[in-house]
Amino acid sequence: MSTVTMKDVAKLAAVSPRTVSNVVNGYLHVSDTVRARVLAAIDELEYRPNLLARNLRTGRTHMLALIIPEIDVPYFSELARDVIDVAGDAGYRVMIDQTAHDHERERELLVGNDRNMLFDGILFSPLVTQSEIAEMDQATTLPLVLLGEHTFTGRFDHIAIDNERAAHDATQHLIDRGRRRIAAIGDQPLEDYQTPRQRTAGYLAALAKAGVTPDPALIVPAARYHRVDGYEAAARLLAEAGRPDAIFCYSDLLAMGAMRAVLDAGLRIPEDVAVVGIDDIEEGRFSNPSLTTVSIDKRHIAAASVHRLIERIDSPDLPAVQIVVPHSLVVRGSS
Amino acid sequence: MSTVTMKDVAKLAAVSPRTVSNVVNGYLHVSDTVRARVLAAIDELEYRPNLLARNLRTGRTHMLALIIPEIDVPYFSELARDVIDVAGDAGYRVMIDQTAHDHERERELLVGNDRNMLFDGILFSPLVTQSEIAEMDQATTLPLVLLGEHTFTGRFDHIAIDNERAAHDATQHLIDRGRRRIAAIGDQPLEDYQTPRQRTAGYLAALAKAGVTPDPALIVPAARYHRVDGYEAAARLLAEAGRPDAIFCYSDLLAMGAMRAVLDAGLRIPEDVAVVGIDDIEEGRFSNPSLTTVSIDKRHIAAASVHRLIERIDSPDLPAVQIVVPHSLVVRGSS
DNA sequence: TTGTATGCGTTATCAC
DNA sequence: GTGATAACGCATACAA
Repeated sequence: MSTVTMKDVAKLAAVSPRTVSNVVNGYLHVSDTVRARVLAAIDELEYRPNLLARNLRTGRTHMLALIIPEIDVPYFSELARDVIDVAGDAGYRVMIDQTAHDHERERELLVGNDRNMLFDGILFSPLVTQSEIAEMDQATTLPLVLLGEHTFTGRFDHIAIDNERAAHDATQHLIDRGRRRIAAIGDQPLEDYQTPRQRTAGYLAALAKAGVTPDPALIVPAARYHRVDGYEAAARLLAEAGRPDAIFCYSDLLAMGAMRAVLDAGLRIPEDVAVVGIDDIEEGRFSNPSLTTVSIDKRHIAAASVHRLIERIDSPDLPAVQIVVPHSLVVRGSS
Repeated sequence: MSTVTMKDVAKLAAVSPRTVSNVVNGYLHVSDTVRARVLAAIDELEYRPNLLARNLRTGRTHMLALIIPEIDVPYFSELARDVIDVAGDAGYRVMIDQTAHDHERERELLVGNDRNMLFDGILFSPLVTQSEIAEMDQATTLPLVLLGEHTFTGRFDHIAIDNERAAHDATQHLIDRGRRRIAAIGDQPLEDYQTPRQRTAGYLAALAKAGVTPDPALIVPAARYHRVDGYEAAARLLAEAGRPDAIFCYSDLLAMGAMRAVLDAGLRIPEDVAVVGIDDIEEGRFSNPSLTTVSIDKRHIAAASVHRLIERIDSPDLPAVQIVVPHSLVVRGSS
């Protein structure tokens, strides 16, 4: 049991606990001889500060909560990796909470985390609706940065790509490839949720610019963005008359499922049906065929959001900012 | 600021803090009228217990550390998902630390976590060597469960599949398919690391049973188990004379890379080269072709290890156990 | 530059 | 069944 406390170190070094604290926390005004004595005592006793006590005293835990739908969705696991790394470099550790697409649970996590003082701040990748975010605005007082959503409420910082433009670029690429019957998978018309809405807007804008009349039958919603959802949506598209010659998926994972469905239908990618995604997960670099996608710089998102959150922890009254992270089209085998 | 404390609740309910604590913690001997009064006060003030103070007082944080190489490796993100879920159901939260294949960092994490009282226990998926685990045995005093490695030291619980048998089953399947020049990717001959060693043993055992003389040139090491490592290893194999007719990869991720290399070489899967992995990550269910693999029940591993860790937290002197989680071969398109 | 004393918010030990 | 009070280990206001 690490029941060796600061007091023990103080006694062995023949100084007061105050001085030990000064040494541990790297304060300046400690004479070299005393510091050496204290460090020797720390070393001998193998003393480590009890973080629980320190946290209670300072009110800071140097822990962040990362709230995401599911850690096993590649986009989130790749993002989490960078978040943990960047936070670690800044002296913070990261606790992961999964909302599992449950709005109720999402609210509980936010409010619970808020009140129990366990975290200095929250990185939140929401699937809540606009109105819920407004409600959240009232309920939460902890520093919080929103990932992936550009939705305007007063208090929160937002970090995301330009969703509309990303969708536009993906669609434009398919148009440039000569495709005209371009399907879109991932809309969520029933939800008051910004990301899919913006992507559909970008898709429609690109079609309009090219003078292509959108076919509502080609816009297939997806409740979640898993492989199986992409598979089912694409299978449905291919089963109907007026088959698409390209599919734009709102996430790479949807695209992986969609590609599988196209192949299962006996069609060729990209000759018969081209496929494009968004995210640039590593899986798409090795898939067969490799996946054309809109690359999101996750490291950039992680760094910007962690640093912004820490800024806000240190200065809670900073005005909210919107940070737009650049994206770029990566053309691979699927188109 | 949630600066509303137990004292405030006590005052409003006209009871002592002690009674509030009793109510919050669900102790029995509280009269119904008093309990109702306290609950009403809690509700009115929106009181939430300060977990930092509780943690300091009780010495328990109800937080676990999950130490893994990288969260963005699908096997680990799928495992982490289950670990977080299972732990959550048991009232624990999970902090993820990534060792990034750095032995030094791995040691620091273990020792650091150990001394600073922040976690009640550690789930550790090691890449350390046998001798390092022995050393660790001395340095650490926190409840700790080892994932994935079966290596015998006195103090730690181990949860894993039977690696040798899993490798045997995969190889045997390829033999049953009529393959004889079966390559293996993933050995780590320079490391004193059990998992690859056991898998190579299983591979060799299956060959021996079938009367196939192993060709050392077909056993290709891989320092890490990423897609690119599988790609490079397979590319090397295919470039040499005496091309294999099957490749057994020690992880699905290696297999994804290997499949890509086979296809890039203009060969067909499984007609020219069959491929088998281990892990059963979801990616392999949708890949083209879909991947034959040894399925590991990650939910089972997560549940067994979390529950065992909690048992050990509650009763530190329990004897160490070895839990072997069942595996099963899943045959898909790649073989 | 260093020592003394107090309090962070909770739980637990005693009494009543 | 409930109330006063000490203590968890640390950081800091104040004093020296």
